[in-house]
This record gives sequence, structure tokens and C-alpha cells, in this order.
Amino acid sequence: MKILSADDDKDLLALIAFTLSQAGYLVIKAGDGVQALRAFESEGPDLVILDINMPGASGFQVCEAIRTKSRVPVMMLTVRGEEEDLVRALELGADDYLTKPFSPRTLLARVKALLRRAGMENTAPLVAGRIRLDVDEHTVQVGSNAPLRLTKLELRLLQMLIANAGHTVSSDRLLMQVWGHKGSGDRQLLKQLVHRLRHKIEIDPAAPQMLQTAPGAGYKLVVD
Amino acid sequence: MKILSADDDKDLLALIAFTLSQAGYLVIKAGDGVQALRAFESEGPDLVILDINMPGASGFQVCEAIRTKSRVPVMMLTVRGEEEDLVRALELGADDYLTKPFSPRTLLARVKALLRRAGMENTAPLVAGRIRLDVDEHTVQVGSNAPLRLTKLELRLLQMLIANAGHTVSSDRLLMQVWGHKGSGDRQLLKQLVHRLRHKIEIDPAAPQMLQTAPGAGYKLVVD
DNA sequence: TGACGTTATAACCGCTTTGTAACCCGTCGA
DNA sequence: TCGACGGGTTACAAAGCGGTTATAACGTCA
Repeated sequence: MKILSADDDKDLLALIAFTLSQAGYLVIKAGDGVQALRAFESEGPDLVILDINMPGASGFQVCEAIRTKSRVPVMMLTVRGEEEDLVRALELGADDYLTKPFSPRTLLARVKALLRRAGMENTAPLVAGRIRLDVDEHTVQVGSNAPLRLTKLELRLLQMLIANAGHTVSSDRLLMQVWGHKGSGDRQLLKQLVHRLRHKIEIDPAAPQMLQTAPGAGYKLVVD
Repeated sequence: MKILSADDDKDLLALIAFTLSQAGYLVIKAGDGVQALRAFESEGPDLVILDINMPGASGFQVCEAIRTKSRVPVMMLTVRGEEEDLVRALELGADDYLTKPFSPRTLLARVKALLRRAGMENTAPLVAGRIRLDVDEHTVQVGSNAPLRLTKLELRLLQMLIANAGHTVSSDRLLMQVWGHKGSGDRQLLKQLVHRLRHKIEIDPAAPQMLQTAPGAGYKLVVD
């Protein structure tokens, strides 16, 4: 598991890196925003930890840039009392935050929780009812049919639905999880994506058996 | 999602309750520490917001008491500059804090983040008498009948009534909670909505057993 | 660069939900 | 007895939502 950590405070950066690597994570270090972005491109980390106050590009800018191309979990580091910064970070699509100072134990717990939530911990195929999703291969297999290739977005959508199989997931939450930030105005995107996914996994896409609509609420995956 | 908010400042409490209920949360209000603890026991909220300075039992005491029996996320409200309080609160097991004054936007962002962190984004069904309301699914189940789909507004109305089950809720308050504004002309909307909801949940909508009218006052949900 | 697969944007349709208005019918006080 | 009032009911219009299709923009890879 690869984690990118960016902070201009050398000591703190070292502490973070030490803590995480002790726990078995591979840590990429960046001393400022520009380095962080470059490292993000080249390394493709599974999680990003950003300090808000950095020379070069601020944590905000980095977060925003990352969110335009990836849904990787982002954790922001703030100093105590800067509520506005925090809100802005969360609205930019950050997934969690930590106020300095924090203990290594806290950091580790939060990183683990974040990875768990993002479903990045298990690469084993996800199974729900007759659906079998291979995240690495980007494929689904329905029943005993031949495996089908899914696109990046289709995969994320299905992943979310499987993770909450049997329960309705709200459109807003799907929007958030699949695209990142996004305003509530982007319902259209979800509509489309659901449509395409249905055509791939449903026997009769016009009468969905598995990927069902919960009008006014969202969508849910029905399993036997 | 049920949130317990405790503060002795009536205005602030009202603001918090308004902000959160607008966002779709169900808010239980408490004016002091003792009320807060009692409400915690009886309501089993999914998140607790505690002011530190309260008559009766302080936020610290309430937080401590809650922590002996529950891992529910707790957010503390402090006044700026009271670092001591903050540290103590976090040591007592509080999960987050907010310094007053704060904006509704900030509050909402933090509450959302906290719920996300705790993995509590899915609500447990609300139950009152023979009524079982599933907020995620937008459905009600009355007795052992098949679950019925509710619309957004119907859901909100029923949510408010269940939250105050057994007590009359004034029309103005319902108007406020469901639509977010009140005006003399909007009475009609409530009339309509009640009518529609009755048709869905009452056995004989013309002679309501559960959703009863309190003439001149408002409506109340009667439970056994 | 061009071809291809993927994703975003827009328009349309039918249905549901919501808003607006009118009317009905009791109650209550003048 | 009348008329105002509050609440229930009915009818209909307006707005919104989800499904569908078409088309444009984007990215990637040869």
C-alpha cells in the first residue's frame, strides 16, 4: 500500500513517514505542493496526506488538482482552530482531516479507517449474490456468463453498490464516491452511468433485477 | 440519522437544530447536561453535540458518562481560547470539537465528516409504535404490511412526527422543518401533505388513528 | 495525427411529486 | 341564522425526476 505524504515541516514529515512505514506502508515523501503533485502523477499512491500550509502549491490546490483526475482518499492536516480551512478542504473533496498536533497512534488509526472505507484493503474479488467483481481486472461476472470489462467509473459505482448490497445508497453519496466533489447538479452523470452499467450486467436493462432504483432516494443492489 | 444537541444557549441550540434538520437529520434538543443524558438514554442518537459550559452536568461530565457505555461520535462546542477545555474533552473521548462562534456551513461539514469517519452514514430505521420508518430507503412499514414508498416531503413530515411521537407538533414548526420557511399561504401545503401521508399510512384515511389533528394547534402522531 | 473507447452535456419523454386553487362541511361566536 | 374560520377533499397545473437517446469532448495509444 503506497501513501503519499506532503508537508513542509521536515520533522513532522519524518514522523509521519516513520509511523506509517512501521505499520507496513510504503511512504512517498514530498516537501511542498509541487513535489506532491509530481509524485502523485508518477507514483499513483493509494492514499494522500496533505498539509494545508505548504510553499509552492497549498494543500487546497493539490487536493483540487488530484480530485480532477482521481478519487484516491485524501487526508488533510490543519492547525487547530482553523475551521474555515477545514470546511474548504472537505468541500474540495478531502475525505478526512487531522488537526495538529496529533499522535502517531491517531494518525495510524485514521489512515486505516480511511483505507477501509475506500475499500482499498482487499484486492480479492467482491462477491454479492450472482455478481462477482474483480477490482484488479476491471471485470464483472454475472452468474456463469463470461466476464465483462468495466470502465473506471462503472467499476467504482458497482463497488459502492456491492459494498452496500441490499441497502439503498443515496445519489449524493454515489456522486461523491464515484466522482469526488461534484455539485448536486450532476445527477445526469449518475443517470448515464447507471444506464450503461445496467446494459452490462442486467439481463433485461429495461426491467432491472439487480441494480434497482429507489425513487427520490438513490439506487440499490438487490441480492438474493 | 438522529443527532442529540445539548446547549443552554436557546438561540444557538435552535440554530444548530435548524441547520441540521434542514440537512435531513433528526435533531433531539437538550437544554442542559441532565436533559442531555436522559435524552441519550431514551433516544439512542447516532451523534452527540455537547456544549462544554452547561448548567446541571457540564459537557465533560456528559461526555464521560456517555463514553462509559457507548462509542457514539461526540462533538464538543468550546469558546475560543479555552485550550485547556479542548484537551480535556479530547482526552475524555470526544471525537471532534468546534469553537464558537461557527457558521452553519462549518457545523454541517464537520458533522458530515464525523459521521463519515465513524462509518455511520447509514441510518437505522426509526420506530414508533406500529410504524417503522426507513430513512435510507424512503419507506414506511405499518404493522406487518408491505413497506410503502414515501416521497421526500412525506418522509420529512413523518420523521418530525415520529421524533415527537405522542406530542402535538405545531403547524408552524412542521412548516419550518419540512419546507424551511413559513407563511400564511403555506398552510395549504401542509394540509395537502398530511392528506397524502394519511392515505398512505392510515387504514381509514377519513378517520385517522395515528396521524391525528389537534385543532388550532397542529398534528400529532398517536402511538400505543 | 487519427481511431477508438470513455466520459460529459444536452434534449426529449413519461411519470411522479409538489404547488395552487377551489369547494365542502363542520364549529363557533355575533 | 348567518358568516367567518379551520380543516378535509378534489382537481389540475407546474416542476422535478429518472430513463433514454444522440452527440460532443476528452484521453489514450498506435
